[in-house]
Amino acid sequence: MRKKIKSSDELPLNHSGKEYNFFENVFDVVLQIPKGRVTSYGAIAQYLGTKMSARMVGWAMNASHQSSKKIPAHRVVNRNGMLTGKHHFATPTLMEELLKKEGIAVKDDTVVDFKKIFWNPKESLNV
DNA sequence: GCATTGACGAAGG
DNA sequence: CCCTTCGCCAATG
Repeated sequence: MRKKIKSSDELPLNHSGKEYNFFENVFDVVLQIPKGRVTSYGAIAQYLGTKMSARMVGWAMNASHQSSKKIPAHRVVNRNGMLTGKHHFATPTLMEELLKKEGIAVKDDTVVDFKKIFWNPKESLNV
């Protein structure tokens, strides 16, 4: 079940007064990524129904740093399997190290066998 | 309140 | 096949 995040506490509230289902869902999905698997921003966006809003997923990851929850953002890469978000971690190498620690091979800032270990939220969550 | 910027992605040249 | 443009939506200046 998706625990509702207190917008005023975890995330800033939209000026339009709109609910942050998007961010909530993003966190929820990312938290469910199995260890040793990765997914992409676009896949998450697709699961949320707005495939064109992949950028917002990345933005949510950025917001995940401020969130109390520990979001395994290192398991989220771009569609290419590239660690584009590594620069947003504490250290540029942290993301890669975390992935390697989980058994994910990383070469040249890209997840090896990305397609194999790719985790599709749409399938796993049985939409 | 408008303009610019993103941890993206697909499409067009 | 590489580079550019556009779309998406929220945050920031």
